[in-house]
Amino acid sequence: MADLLDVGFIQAVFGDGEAPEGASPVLQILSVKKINSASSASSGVVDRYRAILSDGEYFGQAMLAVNLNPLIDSKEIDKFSIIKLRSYTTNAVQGRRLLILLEFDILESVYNEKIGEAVNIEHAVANGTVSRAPAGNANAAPKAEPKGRAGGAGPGPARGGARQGGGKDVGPLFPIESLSPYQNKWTIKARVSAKSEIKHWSNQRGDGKLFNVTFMDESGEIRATGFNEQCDNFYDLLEEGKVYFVSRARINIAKKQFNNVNNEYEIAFERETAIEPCDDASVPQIKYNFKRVDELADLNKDDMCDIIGVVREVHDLSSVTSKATQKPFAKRDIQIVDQSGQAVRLTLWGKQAESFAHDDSPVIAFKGVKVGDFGGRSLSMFSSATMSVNPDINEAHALRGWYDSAGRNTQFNAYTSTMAGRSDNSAPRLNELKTIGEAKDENLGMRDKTDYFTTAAVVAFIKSENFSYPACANPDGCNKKVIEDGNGTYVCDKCDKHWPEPIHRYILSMNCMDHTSSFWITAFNEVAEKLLGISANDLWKLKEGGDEQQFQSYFTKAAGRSYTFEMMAKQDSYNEQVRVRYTCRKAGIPDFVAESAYLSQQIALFNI
DNA sequence: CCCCCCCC
Repeated sequence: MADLLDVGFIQAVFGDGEAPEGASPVLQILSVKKINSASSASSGVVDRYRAILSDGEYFGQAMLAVNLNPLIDSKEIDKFSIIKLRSYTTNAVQGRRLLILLEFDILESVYNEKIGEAVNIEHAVANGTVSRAPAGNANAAPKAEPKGRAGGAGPGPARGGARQGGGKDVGPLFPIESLSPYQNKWTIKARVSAKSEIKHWSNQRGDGKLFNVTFMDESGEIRATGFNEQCDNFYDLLEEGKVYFVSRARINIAKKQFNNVNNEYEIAFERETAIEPCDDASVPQIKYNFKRVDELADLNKDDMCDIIGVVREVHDLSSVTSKATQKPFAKRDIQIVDQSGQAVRLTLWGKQAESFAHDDSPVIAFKGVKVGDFGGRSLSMFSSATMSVNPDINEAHALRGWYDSAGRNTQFNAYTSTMAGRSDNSAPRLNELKTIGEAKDENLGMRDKTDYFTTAAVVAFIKSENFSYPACANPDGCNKKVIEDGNGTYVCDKCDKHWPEPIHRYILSMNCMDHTSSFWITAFNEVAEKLLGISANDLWKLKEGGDEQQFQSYFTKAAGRSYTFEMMAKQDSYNEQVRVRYTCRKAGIPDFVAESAYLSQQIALFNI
């Protein structure tokens, strides 16, 4: 039985041998496992698989190029499958030999037993049964050329109008997957799947400019950066969608926290870097892994995903100021819909927001957008995200046909319409609310960022002390606190103006409760005025007038009422104690009729 | 050498 497999291959690759040129050994897969690197779990990038491969005598670890993932997802290969390797590459990382599978034929998709009694090649190397060649030799070019390279730009002099090279020492062609800092003679042939704007930076360490591109080939993807001079050299040359030979650049360890491209490493262009255009169409086009709009509900906040849909709404360009950097950012929201009947908001930033000018309901494919939880689910573009307007792909054609015939007149279910940020006349569903207990259990507001949630609660008690502050009377809405200057006027630091009288505004502190818990929340002017039914300034005057009973009546009258509160929870330190500050952004009167109808519907469904 | 991906 063991003669089914090509004994000797694993030892040759992982141990002391050299696999024969163009070897296409038959091997058995002993296991396939998804690699859950910390980064991929949260960033939602393409999965990466590792397989244990046996030749009947030894087994060793292999990585699968990501374009083979569908074979695993569809179970075409699984434990005990038998494959005939067509192309692969090897790589040494930190003293360990790594085999990367690029292409293979499936001889037996389903096979029900392990062939032979293969032992771990790493153990054999460790205990000296098998000797290992110096690691340097392992940094070899692919042992077998991946097929499908029209023009055949393999190692050595290029054929078929490929690489010029110009006598430069550029090294053999490598799959992106096999690049590592431990080798320096390599060339990749890759398509630019994304290209950033030029970014200028300035910090304590200096200033400069840079741009990023993402390269992809049949094996994987890698991010590359050109700083300063290299930014000048290569920015115009590299175009999104085109294919290039890239060589003589530095490979660095990628800082995954800043990089959503699925590679442990990244490329830094250097002075010596050679980049040449290539017209090889066989290098794969951008691959999408689309989620339907309604499937976004299944993803986590901060996941990355690809989405395709019809742009149903384009909102005006606006500007927001980043809390972190105080810098303004251009922003534009659009709404995306698809056949699921679900709509989602997608936010464009910067140049992409400014230059977006498609008001004719185009189909757009987005790659690498970030999932947010604002209003249930929302999407936001990264600078590394790409969008392709009316792409010539099946999904786009299907969407076009659907939208033009039926979709255009569909009532869409919007994530945003039923939750925080919705229009005033629609109430949130009960299942979209958080109880106060849940908000606390989930530690909302305990992270660096502000959390938003909606809760249904009863006002238990409103503090009548310190219910307001004297605010700047500037009619432009400064609203900043003013201080009495001793001459009978009130001074605003921000406006640098003196006012004979301030205008009082609310900072109302109230205790709210539901069936799970209670919390203290702060309501500012608009919300508080709605709850108390009087402006802060009038209430202040009432208090100054000395009618304590009437003054108090506003507070007691407002207690005991139910509201749907749109809340924000944010970390705050007060007297060196870290706590969560809950602020009410909006208070709505619950639609009890709609809630009852919804509940009876749920009960009916439950009883089926 | 950047590394922010923002706002409600």
